[in-house]
Amino acid sequence: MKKQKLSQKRRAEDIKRSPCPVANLLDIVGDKWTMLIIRDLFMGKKTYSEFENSYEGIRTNILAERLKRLEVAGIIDKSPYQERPVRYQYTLTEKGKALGPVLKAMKNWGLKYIAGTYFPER
Amino acid sequence: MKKQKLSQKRRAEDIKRSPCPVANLLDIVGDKWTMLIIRDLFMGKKTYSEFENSYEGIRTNILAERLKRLEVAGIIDKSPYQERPVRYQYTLTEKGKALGPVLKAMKNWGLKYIAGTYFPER
DNA sequence: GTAGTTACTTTAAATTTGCAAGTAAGCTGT
DNA sequence: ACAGCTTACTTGCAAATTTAAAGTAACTAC
Repeated sequence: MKKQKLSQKRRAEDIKRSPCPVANLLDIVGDKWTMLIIRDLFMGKKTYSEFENSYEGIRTNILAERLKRLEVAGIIDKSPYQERPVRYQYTLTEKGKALGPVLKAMKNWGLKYIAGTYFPER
Repeated sequence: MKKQKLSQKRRAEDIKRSPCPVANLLDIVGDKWTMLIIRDLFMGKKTYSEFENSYEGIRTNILAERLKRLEVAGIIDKSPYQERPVRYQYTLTEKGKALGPVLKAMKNWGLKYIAGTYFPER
């Protein structure tokens, strides 16, 4: 909880490390996992356990932290899709959907330059 | 040196964490700094100290490690551009230049969704 | 009432990052 | 010649983050 508080504090204070749009996007998605969650969302995955069960095997502490970060950044929305038991779904906001071209460019690059890669259907 | 050996070993062994093209690109550029170096290269920067002097203030240990990683990944080439004193330049390979669309998509997203950002001329 | 699922949180160890300082090769002015 | 400057890094160490494994809480199904 100490770590989360610290990073949220930094975010709240809004100290930008740079006026560069690329650097600012990297502050949100610049790690090994966040874009994979966004990829999953574009593929139609919605729930915590769907993300958890993706091929790459993200750990639940990282997943929970990244979902919170994406929510704070306004890239995803979290909402319950059923009561008893409460089950949550995560969906892309308009801001999140606007990351489609980034994901697509990344996918195209990988398919062309990294042998043996393929975009999973689901 | 222990850390570098370990990560290079993992790279050499070529254990892919995923067949996904996005995940594989993230293994190269999935951090807060690497795409900024690539941004600088697209803006015409070429030398170690030019990267070092960029706005965001990357530390030299990180810079050296990232340049090595990008070179190993075949995204940049390192070559001397003068003797006495020897000075090196880093340039994008074709594989590196192919990241242009990724960078551009990131830039466009940031300009649209993060207030106060602008793409520096140099 | 026991086992299973979902959506997380906690704890500890391993790894990576940030920061300061140091190094080596060569050049520049006096 | 020697001091000081620049470029291109490397080293050491504390702090932060990530990985890994286990635990928790709410609820369902049998």
